Amino acid sequence: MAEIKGGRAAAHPPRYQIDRQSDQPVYAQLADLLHQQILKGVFDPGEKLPSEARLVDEYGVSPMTVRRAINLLAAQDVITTIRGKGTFVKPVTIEDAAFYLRDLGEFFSDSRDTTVKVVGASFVLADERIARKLKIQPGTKVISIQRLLFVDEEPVFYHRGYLINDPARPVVEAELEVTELRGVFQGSGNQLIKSGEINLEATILDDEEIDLLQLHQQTPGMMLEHIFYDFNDQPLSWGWFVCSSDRLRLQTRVGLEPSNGIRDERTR
Amino acid sequence: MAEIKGGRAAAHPPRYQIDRQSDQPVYAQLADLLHQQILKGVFDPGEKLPSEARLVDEYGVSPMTVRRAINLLAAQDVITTIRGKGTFVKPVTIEDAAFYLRDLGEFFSDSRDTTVKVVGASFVLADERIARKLKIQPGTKVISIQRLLFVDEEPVFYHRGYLINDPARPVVEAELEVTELRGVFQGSGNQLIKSGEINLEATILDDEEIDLLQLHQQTPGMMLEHIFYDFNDQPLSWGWFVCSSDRLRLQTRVGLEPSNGIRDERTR
DNA sequence: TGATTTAACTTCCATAGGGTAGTTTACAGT
DNA sequence: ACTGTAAACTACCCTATGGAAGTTAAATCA
Repeated sequence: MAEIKGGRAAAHPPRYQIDRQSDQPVYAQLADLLHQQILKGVFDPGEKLPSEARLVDEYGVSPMTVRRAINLLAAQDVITTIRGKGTFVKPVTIEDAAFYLRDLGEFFSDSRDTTVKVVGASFVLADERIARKLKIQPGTKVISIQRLLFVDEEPVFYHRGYLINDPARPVVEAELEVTELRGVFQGSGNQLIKSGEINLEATILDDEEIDLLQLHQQTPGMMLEHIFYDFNDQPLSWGWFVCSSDRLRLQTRVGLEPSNGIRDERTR
Repeated sequence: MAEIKGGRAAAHPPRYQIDRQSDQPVYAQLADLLHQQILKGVFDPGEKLPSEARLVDEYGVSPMTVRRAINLLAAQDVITTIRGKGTFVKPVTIEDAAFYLRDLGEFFSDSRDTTVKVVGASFVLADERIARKLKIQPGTKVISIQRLLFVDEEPVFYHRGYLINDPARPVVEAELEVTELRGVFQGSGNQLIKSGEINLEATILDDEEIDLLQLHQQTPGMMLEHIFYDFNDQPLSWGWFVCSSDRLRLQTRVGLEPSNGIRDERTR
């Protein structure tokens, strides 16, 4: 519990306090305090929190600051607010779970040695499937690239991609020069991407993939498909990563962990 | 101040304007306008946005309002701010992708007919694996439940769960009474859950699972494992859903779609 | 008693103005 | 030509106040 420091006992029960000297902003502190109380069971799930007005004089901060703390917690799915009624602790549900691709941090950490090996690059004529994905005419010439991505000398991902062949934009060269994992995940190298669609599903690895990734038959595999669009909403590239399921285990939490320390909205 | 309305044409080029009469809050409108301009390429990825002060008199709103709009966009990973330097359009990267379990909306929609069938429920003695997951002594009596979840008469999920047997909390009965899919996903029925860990991976379905789910051999399968904790951080339950990969296709977008309409932070 | 209005409570929104602390640029002095 | 300093610009914070619009409960009227 919050330290009742100095020997001075508060008139009120051991109250959570804002530290005005802290370098942490007040709204974050307040959000943190509320969150702690929720985790401690002071406010049970489904229960109503003190009104904003109450919080204002309870913690001695301005309404806007309370507002912001509330917003923060709401954005983190810790509480829900209903206009005119109050704000309530949100019960934990598995539906709130979100898997962040970013959490595959081990592949992007600097401590790992990641390399990229191009195992194939050629022009091909788009078959029906490629044409549909890239929204072009079948038979159009596109670039096909296959790559193997290594982490610590071990083959982890097999990537297969098809790129629109636009002479005006020399994406090919740029793409072929990508030598680190991060770069491949970044999309087509640079910044002309407006949006992307990403798709994750389980798959049965074919013989070629098993061979390249040095796996055994019957290994469950994951496939991460992606299409990137330019600023005219035209597809730029289509491709997918394939790997053993061991290498792409998505894990997450709901209902937030014991001591997390709340950050700002933009600090993911 | 900003009331140039009526038929009066602005001196500036067809400027993006705040509609004071709109029921949408100003900060949301502003965020929306900025977002639109980013999507339109007015501000390219990596480029610097006008400073907050500029936005203030450009749109005729107060600093706090600009601030909030900026925060909103930052929370949505559309822009990044660097203190003292400026705010910049964030380039799209696949790392930002997040898969929301909630997006499996089809299973929770009311239009679907979802039913739950208990195919087994018994007391079992915890083996080493169960004991480790639930943090109990091996040999402790736990509740084992197996369920089949149907959507529109078709078996879609097979769920297997182990629950701590606490006579004080009659979770069993509650759990057995759960008859709709939503309930199963909600965790152990009610609200004493503090947090949960969730794990998603590909798996090879065993014969029993294939049989129950009426699938074929060699179907790629997905497994969604979950552990829920009470407010003492003690495990309450451990279990997992298994299904065909077709049924659990996680898809998402990065860099936001053409016309989205920005909402508040708490409107996921 | 029953319906309607009122008042009190709630979350929300926006403002104007006061500061703090980073970053960059220009300008003085050596 | 370099260095140090000041000024200007940046994101960022907090406050105090006024108001809008939902919800609920009490008070009023028929």
